[in-house]
Amino acid sequence: MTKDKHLDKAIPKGCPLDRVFRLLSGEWTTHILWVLSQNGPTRHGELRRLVEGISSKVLTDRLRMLEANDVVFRDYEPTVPPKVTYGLTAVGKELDQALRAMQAIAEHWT
Amino acid sequence: MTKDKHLDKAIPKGCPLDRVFRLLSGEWTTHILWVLSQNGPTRHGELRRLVEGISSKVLTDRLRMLEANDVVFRDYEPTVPPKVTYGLTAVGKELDQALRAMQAIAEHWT
DNA sequence: TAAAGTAGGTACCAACCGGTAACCAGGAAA
DNA sequence: TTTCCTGGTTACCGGTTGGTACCTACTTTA
Repeated sequence: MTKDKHLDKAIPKGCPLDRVFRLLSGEWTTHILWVLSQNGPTRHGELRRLVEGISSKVLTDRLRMLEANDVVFRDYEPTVPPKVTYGLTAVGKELDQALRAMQAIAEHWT
Repeated sequence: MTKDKHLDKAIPKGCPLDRVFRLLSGEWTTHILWVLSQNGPTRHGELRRLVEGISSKVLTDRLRMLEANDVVFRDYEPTVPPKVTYGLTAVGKELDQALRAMQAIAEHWT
């Protein structure tokens, strides 16, 4: 039963990995990050076009969540019409790297 | 619009990363993998005890999914009562490594 | 004899989640 | 004048998801 001690330390209630996973695991989320990393800072409308099939509502939800967790930044210019640009933060780029590693595994998998 | 060409190649409809994420993103899934990697091959009953709070039904669902995708193996011994042991496959261990990398990022995050 | 442990299966139910459609402001174009 | 564009918000609706409870069939333990 020494194992349990390890586990107690290793998986506290609010496991950080769990946080990240809950953040990323909503539909479209990784797709959005991918596009942002390929495309650089992108406006809402262009994102909606690049992430084919996503609805405005869900796109906004995802971006808000990612922004709240410091994965993307949001740049709002109060022009008319307003211009809002989203891009990866430093953390976002780190995460993107980790996701690419996972994708590499996924690809040589079958 | 040269960007779109890149994206077309980079994100095919069935993006492998998406597959992995849908597989892992159910509740409890990463927790199960974590316990399996800490504990080595483990029986159903012990898993249910180690993954505190999970129901038998969900545990079985997750293990079936992970088995179907070659992330865990299932060893069934038709004794009475039967003895069923689950453990990480080679792919499962690779995935576990990738998850640890993500956790490292999550930890120094804030 | 009754309870508990083995590894699940099944039915039901509430909560959540994503999609659709309508709507907002203000300005530009037809 | 009506439509479209910007970047959203809101109400509603249906499918999926996870949780609870109860069942199997056999053995061991109290």
